[in-house]
Amino acid sequence: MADVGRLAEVSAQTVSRFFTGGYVGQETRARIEAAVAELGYRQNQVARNLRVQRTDTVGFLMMGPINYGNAEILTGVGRGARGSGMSVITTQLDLDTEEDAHSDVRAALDRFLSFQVDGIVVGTPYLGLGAVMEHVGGEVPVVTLSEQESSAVDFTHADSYNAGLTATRHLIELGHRRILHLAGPSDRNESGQREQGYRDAIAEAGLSPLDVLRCPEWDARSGAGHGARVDPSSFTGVFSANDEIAFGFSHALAARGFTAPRDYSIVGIDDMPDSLFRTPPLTTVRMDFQLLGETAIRMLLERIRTGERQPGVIIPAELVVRESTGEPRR
Amino acid sequence: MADVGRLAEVSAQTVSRFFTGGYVGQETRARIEAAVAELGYRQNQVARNLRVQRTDTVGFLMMGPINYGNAEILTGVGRGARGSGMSVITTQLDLDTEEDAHSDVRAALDRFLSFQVDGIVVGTPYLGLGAVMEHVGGEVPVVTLSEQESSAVDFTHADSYNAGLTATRHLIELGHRRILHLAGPSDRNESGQREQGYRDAIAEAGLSPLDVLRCPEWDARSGAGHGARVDPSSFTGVFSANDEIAFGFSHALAARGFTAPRDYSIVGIDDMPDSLFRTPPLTTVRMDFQLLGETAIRMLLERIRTGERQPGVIIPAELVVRESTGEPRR
DNA sequence: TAATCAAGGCCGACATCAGTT
DNA sequence: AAACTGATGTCGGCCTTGATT
Repeated sequence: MADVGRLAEVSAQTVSRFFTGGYVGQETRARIEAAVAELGYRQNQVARNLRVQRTDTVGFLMMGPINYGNAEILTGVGRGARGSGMSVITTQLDLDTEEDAHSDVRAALDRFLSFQVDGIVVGTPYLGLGAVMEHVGGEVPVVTLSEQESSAVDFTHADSYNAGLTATRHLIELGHRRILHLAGPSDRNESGQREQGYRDAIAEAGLSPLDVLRCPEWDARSGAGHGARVDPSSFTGVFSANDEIAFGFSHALAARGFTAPRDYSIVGIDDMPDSLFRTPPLTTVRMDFQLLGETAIRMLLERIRTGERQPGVIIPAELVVRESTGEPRR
Repeated sequence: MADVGRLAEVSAQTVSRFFTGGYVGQETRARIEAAVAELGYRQNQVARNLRVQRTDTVGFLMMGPINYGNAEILTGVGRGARGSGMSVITTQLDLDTEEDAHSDVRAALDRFLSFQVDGIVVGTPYLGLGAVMEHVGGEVPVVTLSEQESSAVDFTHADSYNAGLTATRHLIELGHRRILHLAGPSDRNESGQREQGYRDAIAEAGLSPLDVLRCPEWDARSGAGHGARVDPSSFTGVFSANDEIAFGFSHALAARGFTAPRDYSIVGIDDMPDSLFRTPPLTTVRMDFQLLGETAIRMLLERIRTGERQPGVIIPAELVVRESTGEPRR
């Protein structure tokens, strides 16, 4: 900056003003611009951050594999941040054991704080991380993508409960009475909400829930495992906690000669791009994960700006009926 | 740090030594540890970065949607960085037009430099970005995930050419003579390499290439578009530039009554997790994108450490034969 | 008076060097 | 001499204050 000042024949201080926006004369401005261009000068954000005690950077913590949902959320977070002139430091953790989870998450958040991020978005929160986030929320604004009753941490999340409700009701309306639920990982918040939606829909129709089949991961492999073992005569409808699990389940059943919608109906959640190109195209509940990510950033920036607690935002879920569901034939 | 020093009854300087590793007495160390714990003190990386002129941070630039490949690369980059105590600033750009591309990329890289990152990984490089990267490579180490003949920029990439060669040869060995190629976006490096592999395999077998069908994106929709229009009698084998495109193509053909491997054979590239759970499971060429990301980081760190140009690393591709390919029946 | 610019201090660490046991 | 500790200056910006036109 001193170099630029020398070349433009002004003080370094005036060059600083040139960047931050203050009184700089027309002519002086032009000379500085020329000098900046000639020297290829670029502000040193590190020095600036130190002085202004602000980094215009947010930390984004993601857990588990970068699957469709996480990728879309990241896209939304990135877009929202860039649109507001913020940068994003991303950390993705593969969490193997529950013990790892806490210390790894802790370490990742500490690193963010050490970087003096202006705020943190915690994607994919696991059950039992409330205390950790609570603590961090005391130091810097935090938005989490799940329900979190706390004044220190804001939240937004997709409407998993209604998604489960809607998906199950759809099957019930088609006439299904024995409806199976393929549930997501037990340590994930969304799993519980989707399952609760299923249970409530079943209950309100006066039906009985079948034993829930739990998937260790949100992936096709987990669904295929169940599809290979399940008794196909025990159900006519299937509500899968997400599309991937549904794909695996259907694939395994197809290998046993059972296909949708002829032998059973199946509905998923997410509406992955691929769901449209499956045979049959999958009925599912669409979630706008990009919007979710953008919303998280928007709320975070607002919290940073005003310091006020943000009302929780719930991103709606929308049923998309395709060809994997129909009336039961048995 | 001064606060910690006060509580531990030592100078701030000694606290600094405590963290950076230097002579600190046994007893003093214990007092500092206690003080740090009590105050919940955490180093200010921004100040540290300014002083040591190093940030232990790398920038990762990604272009286009965060699809399977990008997500895996990001996973690898993140893991490699975390394993070496580095942080990652991620920027993902949706590039709509070619003009946007250059200025957006430029802006994103400038931002990295302004942050004083220690190095940059440019994922998904587009054709024609060489000059920009070259320029940036003069200021800070850069690794790009494509071929780049330059002393300023190191590179690593998956073996797209051999993947194309292998996939096409596989079809030829099965007896196919009219082999169609569904090519990826024309502005992407990998597309060209995969297509060249196809052409060379066709040529070495003394066959004639069919007109290449170009996809505007790496997605199923693009493949489906071609699948809906193509003349099914014009080919017996299909080499698709990636799995997603293959899925869309097969889906559209299935709607017209043509299925693999009965009516035609199809092979993709990537080996997405889903490819195993398709009907039929897709024959494909596996690429280890996580390894690619880890390799990029490893090379970058080595370049940062030594300042020496790194030899380009090519990640091998491996044919995975499943049930979408077989001998031609016509 | 308003617009414009310069000088000095400070953000929070670490390197250096001097000083003590 | 070796182990340890403290004082000072510096990284590169921005803020405050005060001066000048």
